[in-house]
Amino acid sequence: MLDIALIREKPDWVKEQIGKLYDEAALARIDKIVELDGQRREIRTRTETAQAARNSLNRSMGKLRGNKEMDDGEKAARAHAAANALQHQDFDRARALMDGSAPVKRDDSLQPRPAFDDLIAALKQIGSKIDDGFARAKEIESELEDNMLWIPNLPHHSVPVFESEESNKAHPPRGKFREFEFEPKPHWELGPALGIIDFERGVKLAGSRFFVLKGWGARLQRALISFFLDSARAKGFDEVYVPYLVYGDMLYGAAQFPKFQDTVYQLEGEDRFLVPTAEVAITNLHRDEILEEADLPLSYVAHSPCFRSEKASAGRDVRGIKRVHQFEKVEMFKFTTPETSYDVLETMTGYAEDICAGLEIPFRRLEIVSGDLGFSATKKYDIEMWSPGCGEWLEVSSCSNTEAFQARRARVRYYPAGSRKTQFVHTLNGSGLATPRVMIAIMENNQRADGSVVIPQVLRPYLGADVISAS
RNA sequence: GGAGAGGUGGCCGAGUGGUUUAAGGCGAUGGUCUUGAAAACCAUUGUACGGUUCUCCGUACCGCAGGUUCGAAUCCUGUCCUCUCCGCCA
Repeated sequence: MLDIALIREKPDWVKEQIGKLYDEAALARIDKIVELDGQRREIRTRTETAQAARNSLNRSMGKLRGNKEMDDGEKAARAHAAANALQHQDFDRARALMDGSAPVKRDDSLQPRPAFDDLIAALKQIGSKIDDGFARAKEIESELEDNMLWIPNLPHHSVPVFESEESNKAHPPRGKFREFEFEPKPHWELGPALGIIDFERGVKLAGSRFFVLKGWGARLQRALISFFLDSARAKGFDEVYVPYLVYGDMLYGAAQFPKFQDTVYQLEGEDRFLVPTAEVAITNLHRDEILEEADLPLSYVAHSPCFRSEKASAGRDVRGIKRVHQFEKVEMFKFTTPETSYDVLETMTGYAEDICAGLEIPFRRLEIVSGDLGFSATKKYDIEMWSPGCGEWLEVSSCSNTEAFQARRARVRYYPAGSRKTQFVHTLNGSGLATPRVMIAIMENNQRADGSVVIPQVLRPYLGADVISAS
């Protein structure tokens, strides 16, 4: 979520930034937001002033009723006089009469009961306008919130402004491209031939875009996960194990909802969802907390399965395990101060690249342009591995700075050193890495003419094998 | 799944309709004292929004959402969560 104050103070600048994202729908909401914000403040100010008067009159009423220094006759006279003052909107006099600070003429014909009934009736009249005001403010606030939730994060000034992913800027590839003395096969041929991927039985169990890994395939995935986790741990990330089912609020907190609601699986009849990434859980780990600057940065790494309905990409990437409903990913995540977050984005992206380099697979970094940033990132890098079998670059990591966009939604704040004024932290996430595509890259890059696959050096201790071949 | 108990500030915990400030304690911070520390004593002590502006003022928040009332932490309804016991279970 953006800071409402920013939209209020610089609406035109915000529109210009959203223009860079080519998000017309969001752009159209800005004027509405400014208008609602103005209405909201006007009503709040007016209603809260009235509420202040009511609160203080009610307190005075209680004070009068419980006053032990006055007898019933004086109380009755004061209640009667205060009710009169209220009829004339003279709140100060009414208060003074009830407090006992203003003199009152005794009238012993007055009974306390009817006098207090009059006073209560007078107080009651003040109330109804206030209730209406708060009800209206609530309506406006909920409409305002609704609009705010659909506004994407704004691009960092260093992000190239282009409309689509075709303009993403590729850095020079790193690693050695292999010269094949035969035609490299795609993984959807290699996997079944080696007996390590079983597409048919995956489909039998759960439908299209599900698969089964068998034998060395299953073990390779497990080896990769361990290697990824250890790599991140070596860089100072704390390993955490998180729930794979979370409340809807967590998905709002991580800025997946409301925009990507239909990409996530929900448990029937429950407010619980299968995580599309461990990022959702980690973002909310410190939800509603106020951290100290000395605690930052907080670095977490978690492995989790990721569940995605992939409705929007029906028909794309249907062959193999490039795009599936369930995959394994190791996610790096950092909570930082605003001053350091862009440096951290660079180093974290570097960590993801180090892992690729360690696996000795050719890879490249992509600098994502404004139009392809997605909803919550201000700046993003993708890492892609080359896959000679399918002949394409496969995204294996995505590293983003979201600044305070998620932190504001999940209410993760900190006290800057020496200050008691809270500030939102910045959050960054980066895959390190996702398994199915890394397995594709390993199989396709390291295949031999006989269909066997050579295992990268760093994985051998984890896997306990140098080569996978058909048994 | 069944039964019961409970959710109050950073933490513990009192508070069954008002008498302007959620008691008290712990912790934290500042100060006094001290060569220094401890102890003792004194003071301060949340978040958000709004109005004013650099200082205050106001409103809201006692799990959450409604309701009753002139007035709700307190009464009513719903809901979520936690704990204990039973059942089931890797």
